[in-house]
Amino acid sequence: MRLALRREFACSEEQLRSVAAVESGERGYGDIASSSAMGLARELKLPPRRIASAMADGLSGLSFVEGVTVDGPGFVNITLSNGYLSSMAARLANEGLAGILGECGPRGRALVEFVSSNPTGPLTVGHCRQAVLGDAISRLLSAVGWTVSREYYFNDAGRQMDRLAESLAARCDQLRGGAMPVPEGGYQGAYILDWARDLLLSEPGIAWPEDRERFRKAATGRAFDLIRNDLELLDISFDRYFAESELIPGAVEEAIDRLNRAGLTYDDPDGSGKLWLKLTALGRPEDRVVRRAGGGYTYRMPDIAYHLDKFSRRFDLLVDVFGSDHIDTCRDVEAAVSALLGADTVGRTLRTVIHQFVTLSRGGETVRMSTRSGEFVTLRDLVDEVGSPDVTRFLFLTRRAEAHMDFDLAVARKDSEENPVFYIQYAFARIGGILRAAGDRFRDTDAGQAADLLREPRERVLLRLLEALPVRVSEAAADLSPHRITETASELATAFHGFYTQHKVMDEGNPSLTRARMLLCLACREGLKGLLEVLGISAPERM
RNA sequence: GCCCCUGUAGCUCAGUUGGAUAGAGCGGCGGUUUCCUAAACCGUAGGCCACAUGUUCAAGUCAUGUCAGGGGCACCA
Repeated sequence: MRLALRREFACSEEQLRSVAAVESGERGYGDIASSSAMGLARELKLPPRRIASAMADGLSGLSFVEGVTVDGPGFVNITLSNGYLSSMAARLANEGLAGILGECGPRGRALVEFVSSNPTGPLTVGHCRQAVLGDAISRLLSAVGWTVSREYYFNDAGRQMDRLAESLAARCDQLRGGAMPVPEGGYQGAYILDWARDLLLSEPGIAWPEDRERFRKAATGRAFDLIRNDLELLDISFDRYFAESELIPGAVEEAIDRLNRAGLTYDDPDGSGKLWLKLTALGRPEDRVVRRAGGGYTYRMPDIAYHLDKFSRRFDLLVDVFGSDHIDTCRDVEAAVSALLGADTVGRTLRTVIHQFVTLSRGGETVRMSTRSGEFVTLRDLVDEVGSPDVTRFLFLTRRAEAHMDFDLAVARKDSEENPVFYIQYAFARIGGILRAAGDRFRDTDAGQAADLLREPRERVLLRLLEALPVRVSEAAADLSPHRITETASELATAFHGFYTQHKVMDEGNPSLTRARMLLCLACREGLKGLLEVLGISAPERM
């Protein structure tokens, strides 16, 4: 198509690059369509239909093309040949989705940072969305060839951890009959009482404030036990838990030096000893304090150092998954890091996914949540209430990250009984049923036969969708949008259910048709398996 | 007050980066089972794509403004 354009109209390379075709949907305009002729019409000062015809001519000889038409104001509609579609289905059946995607070759090393919640208590519903999202993004990236590391960054050096330790100490004291109060802004959750009880058993003499460090250690350890357990529930794990304290003071001071040398810091004019970061010089709305008068760092500073550290580890892609409450700080961090390493480098490698919050309600009434006050719904509660990790994952992965989520626990429970997850898994299980019935028979995956035999509309819909799967997955990965995978998986399940209901696969009297349809089933099985794998959802052989 | 995100069917959400007649699930109504799993399938009803203006061959999609909801605006994390 591009060759034809160049020959006929002497298009520039840039114009040629803009030529593209997309899936045309169910409107009867072929399988893929291009609207590029209309775009080029202006630049080339030629009627769009004339350009479109040239594009069509360039396509009509190709083996994967069954037919091309020029319709409407200048659309080029392409119908793919059955031979091509069948051969793609055969490849999918033989190599699996992972096999086909693997052929693009390795893409480099990627680091995905997510959850990064501080170890102060169990994970809540809000973290759950992020955990599932980050995990799915990681799976998606590895599916298309990235070598992915997952990292969990946590702040263990700040005041919050002091408060947590003090809260634990207070509970210990109270258990021994004392009257030490939980500190202002401390943690009220019941789980801390459990920690206190256990701590007193092993260290009965522990005392505040002498044993501050031991309280801290105990609290952090217990909190991470909770967090790891919760993540395990959803089958999520990390390659590294990165502690803020590893950066203090060395890496942080070094980062401050670098910012200093770049002229991006200044001492507080009132002589208090505070150090400010000149973010307004970087296009941000406000300067921020990065080192307090007492010498402690504010949240942004170690975070900048952490990002510098990540860059120094030479990843080709850095993905940050954050909640919308971090939007401002992460823009600040981005600006500071860009100033030090160059906007090009940072723009090329760092990508931030900001997801909106989950508002939780029960029967229409909003449930307010706060880890400090101890009022929250935990990830564990949510999974219990929804019924299964698979359904929980799916619910969070059907929406794009920027969409707000209204999550009614009552509705979620009800929905989970008749759920799109089951719908997809059921398609997979139905194929399992066919394979059990067929045994070892009818399993040769020869595309040549199938091309002539799979001509029913439902079969064609399936073939076309199967052919599109690798592209769909690549696009979802490029967009860091796992919700596209849930969409595609549902669509594939619909196509299969439609086919299954209308056509019988096993037909002892017609072995060649049976073989052709078996090929379709095997391809579909691989497709569903691959998509569910990206989502981290199980694919059951029977239900 | 300033910044970010969002507004699409009764509800929850997609919408292929500006394309042709705006889709799905749930809910409503009506149908389908001697047959590889009915957790399925088929049909039907339901829309001022929040509102206004603009950009152009073409706007749910881009720009500006208005309204509404969520989040942020710590020397907490």
